Amino acid sequence: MLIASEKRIKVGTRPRERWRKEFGEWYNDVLIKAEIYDHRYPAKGMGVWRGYGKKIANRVYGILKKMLNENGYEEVQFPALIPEKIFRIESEHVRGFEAEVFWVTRGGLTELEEKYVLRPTSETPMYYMFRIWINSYRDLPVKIYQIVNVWRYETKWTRPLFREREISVFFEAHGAFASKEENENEVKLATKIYATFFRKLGIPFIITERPEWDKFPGAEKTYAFDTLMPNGRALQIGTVHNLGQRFAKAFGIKFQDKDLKIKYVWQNCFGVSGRVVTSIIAIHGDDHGLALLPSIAPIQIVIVPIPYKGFEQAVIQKCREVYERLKNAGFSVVLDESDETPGEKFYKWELRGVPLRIEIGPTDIKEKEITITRRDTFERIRVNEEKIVDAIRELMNKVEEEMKKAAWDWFNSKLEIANSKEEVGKLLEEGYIVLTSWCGDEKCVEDITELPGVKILGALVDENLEYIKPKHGKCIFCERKAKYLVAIAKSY
RNA sequence: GGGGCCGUAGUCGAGCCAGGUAAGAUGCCGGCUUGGGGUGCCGGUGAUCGCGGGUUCAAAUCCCGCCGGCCCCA
Repeated sequence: MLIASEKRIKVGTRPRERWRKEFGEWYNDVLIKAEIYDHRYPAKGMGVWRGYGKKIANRVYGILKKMLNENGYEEVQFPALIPEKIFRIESEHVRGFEAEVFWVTRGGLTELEEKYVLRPTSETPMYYMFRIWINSYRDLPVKIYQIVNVWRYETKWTRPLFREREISVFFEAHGAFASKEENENEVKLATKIYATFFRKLGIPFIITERPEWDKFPGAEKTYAFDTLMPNGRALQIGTVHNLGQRFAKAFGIKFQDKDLKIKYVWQNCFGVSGRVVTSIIAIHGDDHGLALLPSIAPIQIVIVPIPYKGFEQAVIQKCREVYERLKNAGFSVVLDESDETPGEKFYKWELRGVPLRIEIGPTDIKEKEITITRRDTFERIRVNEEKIVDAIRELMNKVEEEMKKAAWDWFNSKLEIANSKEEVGKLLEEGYIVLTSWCGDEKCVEDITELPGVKILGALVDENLEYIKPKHGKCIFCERKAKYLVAIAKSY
């Protein structure tokens, strides 16, 4: 309880006007000004990851990689070009992607006889190789993943990291298993991995089974994670697909089992994209810019000297001393000795989301204290100089937990149950994710999907992929028996 | 698929309709000042006006084509 002994200076209120009302512009601004991702590259739907953004992305994906490795997955890397004949093997998959792939049709000045698609996702090249690798039950399971670029020829609007033509940090995991049960267990495992991953990032979510008409092309079932943006639009941030044996049969991925029979494998795959980074920015941010969790912030603490005339030397010396102590304690610290004014520095580092700021001026030196300001709440705390390392460590944990809780509280306040069709429309308009009872018939929700931007996310499920029971026995649209608690939202 | 808008200095942006020496802000460089929430002042730097063609004595401005970006509707 080190914090409790210090006197609290001020609890700031968190400005979130622009964040909420002009989310699109706010978001583009933050990406560029915080040097995360620059979409001004002169090609539609393609942008540049800058140093700070790449550091954040690396930390985020590092967490995911670690979890995958611990669960028996291996990182691999496949070619970006897929020969046309491989791409065309599974018909439903082709139909789903054909209209949105880039083609490589020429080599130098020569028209290619065998054309290539730039991978929009890697089922087809991977499963072609699975056929070669898998012959015996001893070769199973296969569990691999890669983090690569994929390309999709988006014809409508693109938006940095939301919807790109070049999706530059696309994570995809793929597995092949000997039995249906084993595969289904893996789908559940993938769901749990994602749930844990998003929790660690403080990204709140719901899980739904996507309706028939919105499944991944070639999948038996698609489960999706959706979060919510400040403007009330849902954002799909991760998907898990049960592929059954459809690809196995198309690609001929067979093995001889212990019982001597030749069988097709069972498969699943799951993926996330740069939208994870989008979510972190959007969900934790405010009008001052980013606010990063201490666990993923490339810089955890910034020290800003307040050099009054005549005290410059004393102040800078104290700053350097504190810097060394924190650095040696294992924190990622920056001492900002640039000749900008303190005010400028405050804004600059808040924009970049540094979780804690230390100010050291003549007053602090005189009283042997330092001033710490939290990025997430703007709360100011004064701490005895001697206790600084422990105090920071404790405060850092507190910030981490409170930021996650604040994000979930906000998200939960945006989930609302509707009891009638009229209420569904009204709540959607107000930016809620609407939950209601549904029989599962597409016809019942046709009117609703006509509304601008509205999407039926799907039937709500828990982390074991069990349906969450609807509150009412009857479908609110047709009065027949309700099977699902359906989630509906304005969506990206 | 249908309709509309925009492209001017590193960045933002006025000028375009009514053709005639390309505003302003910010950034950057130098100096002083200031410093616990974007300090102020002085001086300086920076643009073949997206590309190509046409009309004209004269084009950022009018016309045509191309490239790039954005928005709205289905």
